[in-house]
Amino acid sequence: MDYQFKEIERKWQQFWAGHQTFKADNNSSKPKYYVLDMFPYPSGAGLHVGHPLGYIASDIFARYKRLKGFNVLHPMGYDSFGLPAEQYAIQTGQHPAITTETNINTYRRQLDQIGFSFDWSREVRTSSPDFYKWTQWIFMQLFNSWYNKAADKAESIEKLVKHFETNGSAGIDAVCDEDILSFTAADWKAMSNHQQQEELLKYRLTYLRESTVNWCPALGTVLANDEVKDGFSERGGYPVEQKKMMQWSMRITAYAERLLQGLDTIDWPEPLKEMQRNWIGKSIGASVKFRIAKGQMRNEEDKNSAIGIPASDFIEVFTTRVDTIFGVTFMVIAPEHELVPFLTTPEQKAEIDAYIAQTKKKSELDRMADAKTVSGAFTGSYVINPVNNEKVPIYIADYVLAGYGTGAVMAVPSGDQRDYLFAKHFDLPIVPIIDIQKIETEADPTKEGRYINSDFMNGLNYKEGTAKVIEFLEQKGVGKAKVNYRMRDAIFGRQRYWGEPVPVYFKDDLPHLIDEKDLPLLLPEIDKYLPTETGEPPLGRAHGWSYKPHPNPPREGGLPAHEAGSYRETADPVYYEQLKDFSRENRKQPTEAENILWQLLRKDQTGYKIRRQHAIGQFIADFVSLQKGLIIEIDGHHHKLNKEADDARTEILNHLGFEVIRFTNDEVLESPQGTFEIIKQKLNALPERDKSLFTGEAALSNGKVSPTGGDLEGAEAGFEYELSTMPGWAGSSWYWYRYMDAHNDKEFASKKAIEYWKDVDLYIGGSEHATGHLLYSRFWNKFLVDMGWAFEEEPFKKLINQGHIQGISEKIYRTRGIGNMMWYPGNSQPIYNPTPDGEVYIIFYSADFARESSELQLLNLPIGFCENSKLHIDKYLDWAGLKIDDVIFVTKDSFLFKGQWFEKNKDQIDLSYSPVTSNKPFFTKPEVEKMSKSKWNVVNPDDIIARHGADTLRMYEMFLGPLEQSKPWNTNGIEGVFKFLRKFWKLFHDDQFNFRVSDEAPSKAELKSLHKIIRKVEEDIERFSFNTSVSSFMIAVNELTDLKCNKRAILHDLVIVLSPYAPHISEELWELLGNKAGSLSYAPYPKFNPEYLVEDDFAYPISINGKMKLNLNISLALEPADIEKFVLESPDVQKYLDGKTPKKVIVVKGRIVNIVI
RNA sequence: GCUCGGGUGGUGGAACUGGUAGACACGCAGGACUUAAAAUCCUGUGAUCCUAAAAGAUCGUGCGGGUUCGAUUCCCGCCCCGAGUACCA
Repeated sequence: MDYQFKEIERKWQQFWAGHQTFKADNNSSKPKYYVLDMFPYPSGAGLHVGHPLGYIASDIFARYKRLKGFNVLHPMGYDSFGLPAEQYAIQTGQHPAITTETNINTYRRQLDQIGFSFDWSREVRTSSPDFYKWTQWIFMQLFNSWYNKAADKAESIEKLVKHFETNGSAGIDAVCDEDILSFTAADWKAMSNHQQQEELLKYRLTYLRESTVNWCPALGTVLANDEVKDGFSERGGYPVEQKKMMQWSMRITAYAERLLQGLDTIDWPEPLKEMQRNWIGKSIGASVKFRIAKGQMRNEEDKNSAIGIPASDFIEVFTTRVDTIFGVTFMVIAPEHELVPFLTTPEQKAEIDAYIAQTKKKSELDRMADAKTVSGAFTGSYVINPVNNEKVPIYIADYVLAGYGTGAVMAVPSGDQRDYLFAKHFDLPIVPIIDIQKIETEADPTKEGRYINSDFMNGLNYKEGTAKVIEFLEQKGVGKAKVNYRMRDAIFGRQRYWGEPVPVYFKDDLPHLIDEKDLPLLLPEIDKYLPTETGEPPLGRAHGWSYKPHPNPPREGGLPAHEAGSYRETADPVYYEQLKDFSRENRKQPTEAENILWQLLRKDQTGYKIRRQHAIGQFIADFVSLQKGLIIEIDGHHHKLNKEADDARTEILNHLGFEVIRFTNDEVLESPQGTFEIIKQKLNALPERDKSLFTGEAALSNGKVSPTGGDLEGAEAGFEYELSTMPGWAGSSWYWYRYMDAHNDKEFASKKAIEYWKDVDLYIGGSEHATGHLLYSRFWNKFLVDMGWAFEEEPFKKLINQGHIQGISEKIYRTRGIGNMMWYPGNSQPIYNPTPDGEVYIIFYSADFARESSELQLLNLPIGFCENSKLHIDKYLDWAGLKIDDVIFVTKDSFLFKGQWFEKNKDQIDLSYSPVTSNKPFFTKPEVEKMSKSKWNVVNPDDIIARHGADTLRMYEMFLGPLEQSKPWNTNGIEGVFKFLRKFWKLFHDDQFNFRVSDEAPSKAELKSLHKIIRKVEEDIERFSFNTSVSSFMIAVNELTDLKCNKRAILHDLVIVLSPYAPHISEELWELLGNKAGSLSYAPYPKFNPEYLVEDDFAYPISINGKMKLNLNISLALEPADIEKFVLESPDVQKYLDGKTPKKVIVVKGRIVNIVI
């Protein structure tokens, strides 16, 4: 048989799953190797060809490491909390858990068919309670910790309390809020518990603080920074406002220095490290206090006014050029600076107020656009320069940012360009302070030269001067050397539903952690995924969402009380309807086991009415008897690997008053009758249920499942839970530890497991996580290390950024006038002559394989699509200077019209028209951009696999180019890879496709080919150059085909070498070669023997004056002098010499001969 | 503006620390096998010039210089593309 990839791939994928071939062992004498992929968010669009790029690379690496004798941990999971599912829920009412589950199933199916060697027994989902239990737990540990600067690590808050009790606040050097109190031990003891807790909150690593959030009134939610583009929501394009809220924050700034230093110890791409360095933004300089000139502050008369008393009588600035302090001629503070009201004199009040009003109006966008125009206002007050006691005026200006440093700068116009422009604008003096400064037209920030006009610094150089002035300021007590970081503490909360609940409740306005044994704090069911009418987060809708600190003792075996309410209680009506739709669909497609069992359970053969695929609470039960309250679940293979999740589900169903029995698919298939008997017995044994429970009449407000596991009296305790949920990065900040010990219900991962696996040896993922996930993960990791639960200061030793596979969007433009717009293939710019009433239509279509499926998708456009696209289109309107009145969707061969324009014009449209070949007035412009569902340029791997198989997809994705490089997707070369695999298959078969290998001893040439590839693949994999290995495989197979080699000795090793890249075909041939099925994954990688590559002679390239002219075969044994002699005597070379004597001859042994004439 | 990448045939891309530029594929052209098509196989394929042909010559890795026997690779200046970031004191 010819190469039958479909059967082969199915066969081996089943084999690997069935035999758990890639299950990693936590106890192994082999050296460990941890290969990790950034786990995906399971979006509704499924995988596109860009996703697997990194997974394929890591899989090749993992498989290669197994061959090299490592115990490899190569897991996969889902970052399954997130916004899209929630947004979808808001629109459709479908529970995010359902969307997520559906999407995960799609992902899993798609991943499975690519043949990854993941250890699925360790799968994690951040949205599953047994995972987020530990996310919540780590949050609690952070809450219970503070950062001791003296020890340079996080420590338990109890230790801090002890210190306060014995020494008060003296001697504590902590990373904390600025407004901490100074107190003695006696003061501390005198404080109320409430006061003490308030004080401690200023030290905790997670703490509450008032922060600004992006509030989108139209969507009714808070948005993350990356969901806001230019002041509008990315989704929908609605305006976003800044709103102040109490928010949970993480004191990541405590780790700024360690996060920065750690970068030097890890093998990450330089650009990525650079991004983190910039984000942390360390600058070394000094802080200086400028005393406010007496008599200038309004507070002299306003002391008892409503505004209150200013916090200080000086303004502190941060500067990186404290050496230029003698050049200070004015000071600028941010318009938002807290002292502005006190500094503004009555004469200046109008001007200042006007300026502040103007600033407030400006959006971020305007502010950026105005960057070059100078604006500001004088407060009327002055500060005293501490080095020369000169009085300098204080201005406000929006070029000074309230959020950086102290929100105030000392202006040195001679050295800083912005200060220079400001001084020119307001006619302020510019004083040169360095002898070589040239400041006629612009500021000169030089550090060279000697100081002038600088009193005690005159004549010194930069280094001396800086030291001297800091010494002077420190002596006077008005300044000191200081390191400033740009990084801010991270906001750790979103006013959203689909995230981890924060395990905190409020009592007397103070946050308290819930009891650790009440974890996980389950996400409650709510009726709508929107904020409450009073503007509280969605969790505010949950009934009974309050905490009783000491819940009921654990249940003893039996069922919980049945009186809890209707089994429909946890579902809101919309969602419940949705579930019912799902179950109807499910009923149409029963699995084999379900079907067999249904034949037995239907028709009242049990004596009870059994329903199948019935919606219960938030789940769909496979079979249920409502009368007896029994649920029968049939678990597929996949479920076995997710026992924890099933247990959680069982528990919830139990709580709703149902008993759950489970059978596996295999059990049912093996013994349907036996299964039936068990069910029947169970039904008979159970008591009759109270019918009123199942009428669904029970009011929805009757109370929901309490997060504490069965106790509905929590509401009475009256302690309200925190209503925000954790941000998207919470779960991903520690998940790699969970893979080490994925089913541990005592710890997030056992110490033993963490000691064994330690850290991630190779991490592959996109660079878009540079300043998010990758920074937060390092932060949490350092915290876990500080607390002694993890052991490696850096979690990801080596990191590779895979490039993005981009999509090609073909955009088609059209005028209403005929013939004045043309498209020329190959022209990078379309030629465009707009008509007076010119209108343009922009169309997206997907290239290649996605075409057919896109067409179908296009016909079922979701509402909101047009709106979404219009945002995208706006850019082109600007470019073309046109207005749009509609959007057309098109594929290569036909148009699909949608929208008003189509409705108006459909009679006149020739639907057979092809824009690509026609010279009608359309033109297209292909554009490379991110592959994304919203751009309709997604190419799906399923199509490729159907046509050419997973092995071809794997090799082709690698063959496309260097892993780290972004590239547009095209399938131009895929035939070449497919042909290669067929050629490889044919090496093992005769012309009739009978398997035929020879046991003859291999020839020298064959061994040479083999050992070349053995070495090449080793080298390439170690440096992540997968594309070049694919080329080398092709060369090797071409060579062996030419040699007609079907020798077992060669092919055996070749199969091993190829197997990481094309595992399915390799496994099949491995088995055909007579090896034990499945043993290939752990076969030893062949040993490279350099002897086979040794050559006797070499075709030396001979260059004349550096230009290659000819090759001469010369023995490699010859030394340079002999080579030179041989070459010069050669008649071919003589011809070039033309009787002249060469000036010089360069001979590099084994490389080249160059003759200079 | 700043920081970091990157510019090599018609295309994707090779070329290890300076040593035969264009590996390997795709595409294209021609041929073989076929009634035909598909599949497969063979040959050619950077540009220009020259030759009946063989052979040969010149130019070629964004542009301009430099170092070197020799530069895609190293150095200086510039242009273009991509990514990140931005009034950061």
